[in-house]
Amino acid sequence: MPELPEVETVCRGIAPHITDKQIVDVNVRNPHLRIPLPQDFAARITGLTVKTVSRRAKYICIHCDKDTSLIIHLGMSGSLTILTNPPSAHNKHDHVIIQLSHETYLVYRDPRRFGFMAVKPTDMLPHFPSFTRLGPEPLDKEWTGEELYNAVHHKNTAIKIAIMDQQSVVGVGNIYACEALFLAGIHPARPASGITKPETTRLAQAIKRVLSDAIASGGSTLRDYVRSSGEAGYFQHHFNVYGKKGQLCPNCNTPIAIIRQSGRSTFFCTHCQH
DNA sequence: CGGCAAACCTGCGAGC
DNA sequence: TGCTCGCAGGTTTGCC
Repeated sequence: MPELPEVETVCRGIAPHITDKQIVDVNVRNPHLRIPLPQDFAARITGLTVKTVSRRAKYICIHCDKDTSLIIHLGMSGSLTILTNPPSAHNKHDHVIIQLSHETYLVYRDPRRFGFMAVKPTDMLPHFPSFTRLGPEPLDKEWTGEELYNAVHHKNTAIKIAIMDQQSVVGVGNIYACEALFLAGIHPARPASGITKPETTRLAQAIKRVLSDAIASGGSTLRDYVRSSGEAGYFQHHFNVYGKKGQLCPNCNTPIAIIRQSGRSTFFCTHCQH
């Protein structure tokens, strides 16, 4: 999926098209998402008017009137696109079509179906199970290396695993964890407990920088991810290490190494990262 | 509690 | 050309 920059790009992309519009029809073509859509999903949101769109971690929150919010997670392969004509009936991974007023269609596509949608009372959102254990937002000004240090210094796990743990800090997935550790010059397999305060300061700055730069580029497009407009993001062209096994480090020309951590590929430079 | 593997799915590219 | 294998932006669960 989409990590934080892709989710943020989706939110910014859909907001101007759906804000202040009314949901006039909901077509559930396949309710079998990671969390199955309830029978009454369509009935519960039809007729509502969209007020605001926000993001928490990698979750998209579409706040409507009547104290109702639609929560969307894109999993690994999900996308949300805006169409101004009825979508084709043949796209077998277009699982939910939300038709809004003024000929606007919000299409939820997710080939792997690791994502989900849920309807919640807006005032209950903080108690939504997926939200209760989320850590701080890395792009908040208040989030610093000190917060990161406090979140990870007691963990025995590798620093890369620690920063991908959504309880430490939200929004950092496999790509941006690799890229941030490269920018900070930290070896991904170091125990989190051994990372010094100056290093967490560098790492927090690197996380902020890589996430903000990626947002500025419209996110990264590898396989399925597209922006709400259907365009690709282009931050993938700025990767230093992710997906670059065997290619040369932009700093020192050492071939980029790959290791496996908790079942995920980690790319790094053995010379620049200690 | 911590840490890791597996599970949930489909698609695609590499290699034979 | 066509098959099998491995791997893919995430999260949760269950097992030691």
